[in-house]
Amino acid sequence: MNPQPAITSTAALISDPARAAMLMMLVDGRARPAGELAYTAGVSPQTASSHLTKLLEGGLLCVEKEGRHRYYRLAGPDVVSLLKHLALFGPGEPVRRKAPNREVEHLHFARCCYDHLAGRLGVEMTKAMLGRGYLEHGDGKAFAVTPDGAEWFAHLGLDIARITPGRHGIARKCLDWTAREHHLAGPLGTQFMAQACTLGWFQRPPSTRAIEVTPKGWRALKRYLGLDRRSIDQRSDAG
Amino acid sequence: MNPQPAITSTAALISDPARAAMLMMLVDGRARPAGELAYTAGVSPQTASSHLTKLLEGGLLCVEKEGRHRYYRLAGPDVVSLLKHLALFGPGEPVRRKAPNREVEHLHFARCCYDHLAGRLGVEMTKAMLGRGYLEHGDGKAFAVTPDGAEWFAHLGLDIARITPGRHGIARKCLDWTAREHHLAGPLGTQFMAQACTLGWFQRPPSTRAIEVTPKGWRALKRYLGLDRRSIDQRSDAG
DNA sequence: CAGATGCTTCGATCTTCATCGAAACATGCG
DNA sequence: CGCATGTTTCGATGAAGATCGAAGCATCTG
Repeated sequence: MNPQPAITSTAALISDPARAAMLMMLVDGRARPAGELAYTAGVSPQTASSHLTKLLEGGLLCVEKEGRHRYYRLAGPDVVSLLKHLALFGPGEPVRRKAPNREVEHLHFARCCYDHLAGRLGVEMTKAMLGRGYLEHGDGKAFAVTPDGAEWFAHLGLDIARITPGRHGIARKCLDWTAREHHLAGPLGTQFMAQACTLGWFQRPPSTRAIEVTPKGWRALKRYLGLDRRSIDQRSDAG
Repeated sequence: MNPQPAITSTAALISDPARAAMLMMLVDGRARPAGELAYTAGVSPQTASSHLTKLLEGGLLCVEKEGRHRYYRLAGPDVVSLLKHLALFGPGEPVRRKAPNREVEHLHFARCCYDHLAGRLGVEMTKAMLGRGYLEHGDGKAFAVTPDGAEWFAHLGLDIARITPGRHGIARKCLDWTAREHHLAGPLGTQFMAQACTLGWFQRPPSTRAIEVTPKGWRALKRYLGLDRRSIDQRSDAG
């Protein structure tokens, strides 16, 4: 009996949630490095490497090396077309493995990046501060703290006049590559993080970089920045 | 994190070789019963039933009951389109499980059906006999043996005048549902089968209904009916 | 040059799923 | 009504593949 044409092998490649996530990340036509694909797919670099090899061998991806980086992209417009065809096909939820590596969701949401707050929460906090006029865009890689901002931080126990500036001032912009937007870093970001822990808003479990927001923390975020869990989740889903 | 849209679940449904085979059988738009789909996919009825349930739940198939028969068809033109899209996508061979139940291939090719020869070989033999004028279509469910045919069978050691007719004469038509065509059955079919074994053309392994054609058998089929393995395989692939 | 970073390979472990024998259910026929 | 046929359900088994810790390789930076 003749074996099926490649429909089973192509379909099998796409059927894994991690591989599908990586493919869909690439639908916009841009190349992305392996580490980023691993991170977004929620798997370890080793797992991602194994999956990327399969996608390469199956003709769905191609790769370009640049130093130690490996940039992957979809192999051609026929792959884009196929993925869109599958995406447009009827409703449904994944029937295969459960979402891998649950800690990654925490890391996406809120994590510690060099002692400041990163992840979606970090980004949304930063946007709220900008929206309320506590921060504004400075030159280059810095935010500027406004007078209102200085007062707001003081209210939380942070005297910005006493913070030693770093190379980019006290409020450095750090590009969060999960949300692909900037969050507050630098000395102010670090001290804000520490103060939030002292105030009991955040907790840092010893074994991970994920940050836990306590109930008290949620109340504070609501009060001081108008942020709550649901609105942050909705913004990320719409994104 | 949002799970992928249905691309993983849809792709997973199509990625299994047995399910893919059943889907591709239905691409022509016709409905087919579960048993036939099982047979063509080379799996047992139980396995087929499990797969068909998944395809139903996944929205790729729909079903109509007619007595004890369950007729399945593709759920809509979007499924046809998707399958064709996948089929047209690049080359490749299945990467998942090895082809199941290798014996089924043998059964498709040549098997014993109530002590006569069925399967593709049975059908091709019957067609060759019709083509050469040894058999012709009789009334109802019977073939008629022509004078030339009588002589031919006699040459092989079968005296048709001494064969006790059954309800449909000595040469009953039996619908072969793998090839969907008739093959020679009835007392003549049975005695031909037995004689072919006696002559060393066919062998019947004890544990299976599959028939082995010996090298001597292939030479005889070539000589007496103009049949060889390659031409039979080509006819079935074109089908 | 040493240490850091990005990525790959190896090997062990665990989860998932396809498989079929046995049994049961529904329908049809003589 | 008994038997045959088509199909489904149940449960056990085995194979395949995804996973990651550990280690290694290649490249970059201070």
